[in-house]
Amino acid sequence: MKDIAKAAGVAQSTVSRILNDTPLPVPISPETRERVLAAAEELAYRPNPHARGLRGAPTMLLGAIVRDATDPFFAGAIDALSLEARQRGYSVVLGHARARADEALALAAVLEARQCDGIVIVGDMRSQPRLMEDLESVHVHVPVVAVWHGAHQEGFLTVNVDNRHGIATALRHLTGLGHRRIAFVGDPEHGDIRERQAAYEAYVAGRGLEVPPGYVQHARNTFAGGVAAFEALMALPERPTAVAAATDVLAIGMLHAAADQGIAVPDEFSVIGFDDIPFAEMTVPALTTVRMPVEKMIKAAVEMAVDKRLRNAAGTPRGLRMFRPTIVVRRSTAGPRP
Amino acid sequence: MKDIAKAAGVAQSTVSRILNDTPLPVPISPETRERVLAAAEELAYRPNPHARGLRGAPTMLLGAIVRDATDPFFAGAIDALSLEARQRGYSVVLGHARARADEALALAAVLEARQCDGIVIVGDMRSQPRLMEDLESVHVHVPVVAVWHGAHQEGFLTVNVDNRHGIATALRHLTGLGHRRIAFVGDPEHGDIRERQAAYEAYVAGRGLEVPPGYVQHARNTFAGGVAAFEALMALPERPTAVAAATDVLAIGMLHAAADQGIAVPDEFSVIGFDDIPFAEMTVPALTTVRMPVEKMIKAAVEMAVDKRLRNAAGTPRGLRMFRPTIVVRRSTAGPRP
DNA sequence: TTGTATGCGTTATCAG
DNA sequence: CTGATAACGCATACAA
Repeated sequence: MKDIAKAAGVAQSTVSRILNDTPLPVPISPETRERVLAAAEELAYRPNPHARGLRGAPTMLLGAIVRDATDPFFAGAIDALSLEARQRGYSVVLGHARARADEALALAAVLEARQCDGIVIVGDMRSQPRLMEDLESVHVHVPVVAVWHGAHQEGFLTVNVDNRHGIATALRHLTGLGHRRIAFVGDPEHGDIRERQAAYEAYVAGRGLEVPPGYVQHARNTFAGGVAAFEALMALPERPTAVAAATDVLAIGMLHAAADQGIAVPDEFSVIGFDDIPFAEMTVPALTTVRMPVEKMIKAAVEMAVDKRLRNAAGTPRGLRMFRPTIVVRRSTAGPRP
Repeated sequence: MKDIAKAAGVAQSTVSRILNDTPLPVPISPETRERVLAAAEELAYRPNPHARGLRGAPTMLLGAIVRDATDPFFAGAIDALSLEARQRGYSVVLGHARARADEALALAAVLEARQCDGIVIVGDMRSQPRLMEDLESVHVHVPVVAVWHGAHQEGFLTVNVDNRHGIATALRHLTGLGHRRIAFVGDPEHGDIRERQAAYEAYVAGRGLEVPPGYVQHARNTFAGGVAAFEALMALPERPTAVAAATDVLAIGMLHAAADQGIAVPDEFSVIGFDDIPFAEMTVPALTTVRMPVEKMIKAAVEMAVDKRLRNAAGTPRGLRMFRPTIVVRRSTAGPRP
């Protein structure tokens, strides 16, 4: 910028003014502008973000801390996030928190967060307390919004899905089909999943359905976890006729395991998932599931993270926004065998 | 930092020295250090990255420009990238280039690239010429490495897979099983995919296999694209008995379409994919495919992008590193019907 | 209408 | 051993 000032034969401050068309008291510059713009073009001028940042300008960076970017559901969320961010002129910096061991590293990412204009936490991560603490302290300066965090957590802005409603819808679908022995599979390590499990328990209790021991299977939230859970279910003395999986990933693992064991879905066993990841439509048979309004939720999260006006707006009590999932009936559910 | 200097009763420059334990000519400071460190802790000091950056420090940011973060294969790549970057202390900033229309936006991301210490381009994007031009100009200052870019492109560091070998291996597997009518499906828009198609054509020509019109299907690289391609193949007067899909995504779409039409895989039709995305193991039936050494390749890319010493090392002529994929035989391939 | 000077938070150089 | 001070690139209050 100094160079371009020299090249155009003006002062550096003038260049700054022109390049940002600063609103001046006395209107504009007549043709000096031309010269400056030309010189800028010539020298392929690129503003230095650091210098701007140092002056207190927003960084246009949005931090994303993702529980597990490997999970197809979160992968989709990242995609949506990056898209939404971009539309607002923001870029996304990624911060894994893949494993426990990563805590310290994730920490570093968060601290670096001072570079970010906002942070969004994708997926419940309360099992990493130090991370959460740090996030809270960061939240004093930059907005931190938690998406799919299970219950609302004090100290953060929250965007959540109505897990209770989603699970209830899924179970209603199954009972409507005639099922009465319905199992549940999920990873209790995550708060959002625990919320789904609680919803399952509330539902079956309310309907007086049978839930023999073993009907609630805990499994890591991976395809392999789904396979294992399915096998455990089939080994039960009183087999369920259907299962509500806490996520599509689990459901897909179960579909695969069923095919492996020669158990026909949906004729002999029904499976319903949760999330509606892109794969869900392509499984064999196509998966009935509960659709998560990912784009809408991510959009809300980005809004809360970057738009200061919206953050404390009315209608978002305590910074919580809740979304409703909807059921998508495909081919993996049917009535139980007579 | 000014505050902490005041608090410790020393000069601000001293604080800087201590906090970075700058190698001094005259050794260190005896117990002033204590005081400063304590004060720093007290005031929860966080270095300002902008100020550092302004002084020419590396940003520890790695730019990633991904062709389509929605694609499960690339999603996995992003994950691996972020992991590898983190292990080296880098963070990843994401830059989509999702659609044509995004070019301008992607551009912005690239320009912002000056903030990055390196850039890795994930997937061929030569269909976006302006983007590539800009990337080249950026490459003058910061290393740009292209992964899965198809042919080596002058002006970039390149990490590629041996597509020819991968496809040949897949086809050899199929012919070994007895297939002679083998189709190919891929999205010709992408350079890496075109390379696979060329490999297919070379192979069938070399073996004198029949390739009636329609055996090479062009389809967008999505599940739906796979479905459409399968239907087109089945409508052919002389149906192929097997197909080599350019990617697992396509293959999975075809598996789904086959089930929909009641065509048994692998009994009536064999499908082989390419990439070995995590889901490939979980399809019904499990997908035979060609495994991409994603982690290794990403690791190499990050190395090249970040480690200046490695960039022009011997053994990497013209900045190109090539990897070999390996076949993974599962259940979606078998001999053709007698 | 445009130039000058100052500060943002750090590091590095140069004196004390 | 440590304190002043310049410089990094930009925006802006102030002077001309």
